Amino acid sequence: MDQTLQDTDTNIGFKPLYAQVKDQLIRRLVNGTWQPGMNIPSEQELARQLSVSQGTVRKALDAMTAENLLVRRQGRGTFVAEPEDSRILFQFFRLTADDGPDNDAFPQSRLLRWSQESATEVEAEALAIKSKSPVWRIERVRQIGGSSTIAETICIPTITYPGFEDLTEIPNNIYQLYSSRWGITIAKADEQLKAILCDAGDSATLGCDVGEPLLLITRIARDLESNPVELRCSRCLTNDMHYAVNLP
Amino acid sequence: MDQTLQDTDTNIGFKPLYAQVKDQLIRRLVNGTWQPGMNIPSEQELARQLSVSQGTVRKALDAMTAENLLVRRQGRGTFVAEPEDSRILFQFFRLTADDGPDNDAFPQSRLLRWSQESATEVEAEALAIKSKSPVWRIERVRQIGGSSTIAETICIPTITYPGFEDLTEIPNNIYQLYSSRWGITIAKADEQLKAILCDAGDSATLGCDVGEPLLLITRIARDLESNPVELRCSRCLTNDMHYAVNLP
DNA sequence: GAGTGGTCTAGACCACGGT
DNA sequence: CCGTGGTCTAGACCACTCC
Repeated sequence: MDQTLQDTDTNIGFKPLYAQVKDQLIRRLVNGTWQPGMNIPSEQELARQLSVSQGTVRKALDAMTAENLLVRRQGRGTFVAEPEDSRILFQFFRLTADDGPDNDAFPQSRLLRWSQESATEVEAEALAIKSKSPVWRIERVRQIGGSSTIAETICIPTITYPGFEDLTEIPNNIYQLYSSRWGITIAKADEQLKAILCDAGDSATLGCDVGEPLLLITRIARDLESNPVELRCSRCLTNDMHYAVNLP
Repeated sequence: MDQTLQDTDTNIGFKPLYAQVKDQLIRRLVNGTWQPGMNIPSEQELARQLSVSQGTVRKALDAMTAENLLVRRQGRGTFVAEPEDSRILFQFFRLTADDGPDNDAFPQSRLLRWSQESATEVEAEALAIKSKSPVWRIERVRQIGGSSTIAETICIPTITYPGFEDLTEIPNNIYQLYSSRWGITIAKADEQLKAILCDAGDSATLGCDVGEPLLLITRIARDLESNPVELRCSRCLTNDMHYAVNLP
């Protein structure tokens, strides 16, 4: 392991060894050396490979586990996290029924339309691409407990998802598709929430009145290197639902 | 340190040593042995006191630091976290301006009314008290960037805050008041968000039209032992603001 | 029984802050 | 200069899983 950065003098740019180890391991995820579901080498083996102590490897692995990149199972080993429904639901889906939180079912979705268009100013800025770049825009409506609750618009850069036009269907768990088809891992996301009024379009989609209040969720999803790879805009009926946040 | 729980056999109820250490240290916060702002003993000293290794104490301290209960400063020591404006703002206030996030200023508030009343069913359940128990209900309006943005109703059990009636004013940072006056530390909070329409009361308070969309935030704040000690209901104008969430 | 992660210990050196 | 937290190492024992 490169320890030159640890040298005394000029601590500008200093990075602890465990952080360097973590960067190395993330690189293996980024370049596909380690695929989702894989059993990665043991702590001892990684310590040998990188010429650091087991404790330092452990600190890096623990940090990555906390970020939902790895899953550790005592007696079995350490595995690359997969985008299964339950994890994605837990990590990224914060809408819950007011009464019994039936968080076990992934919300069904019905595709309304999808086409290639050119990015608006706002979309381009969010996705860090040039204005008017080609993007896929996908519109769908999601059901929770049998009723249409969310009108969703997903916007992704065409260049990031080559061959997207060949798809015949869009799965409920689109992050699993990103992973299996393009090797893109959604590692984190930033959301911004506002209250808005239902317009004519969403009224038709959701089967509610124009002027009803909707919870607007604007999400920028990022890959392992924090590049924005998806912009999602959800308009949610929150009569029997709420968005749950734990602080901290 | 009591290590009996670690014994082999019957691992029901097993707790790692560092977790037991953490519980011990939290007890010192709860019973006031350690006050906000205090410099707590060094890792070495705590290890001696509790008869565990420094590494085990460190793991407990790191966990408490991650929960914003402690602040560690290299070369100086470890301190009990204080409810200063900047920390409370960062930890519990997620509303931000759409453009420049001017997150340095604590939002000013204007007191509308406060009185002792009896808890509704909903309030009683949220605060884990009996229905119709006496509570203080405080209503105020908060300004951000000079304009009234949030109508806020705070509900706290009378019994938890003895002498509340003697107060002559309510500070902007009410969590600092809870801490200094009653030794109550707000350690975490759960929030539920919905979109609603502005009613006549909030219209007058916020100076907006009836029927405008508002972001409704219902917060249950908890003390060090996870007891609910405040119920807060905020109705926010989100025309130029948004509620920011990072996932994870 | 062999191998894994989970925990605990002991000791070392470093950078930082105050004396 | 000393004491602090921050990092790194080496080795030990445990519980769990699979063979």
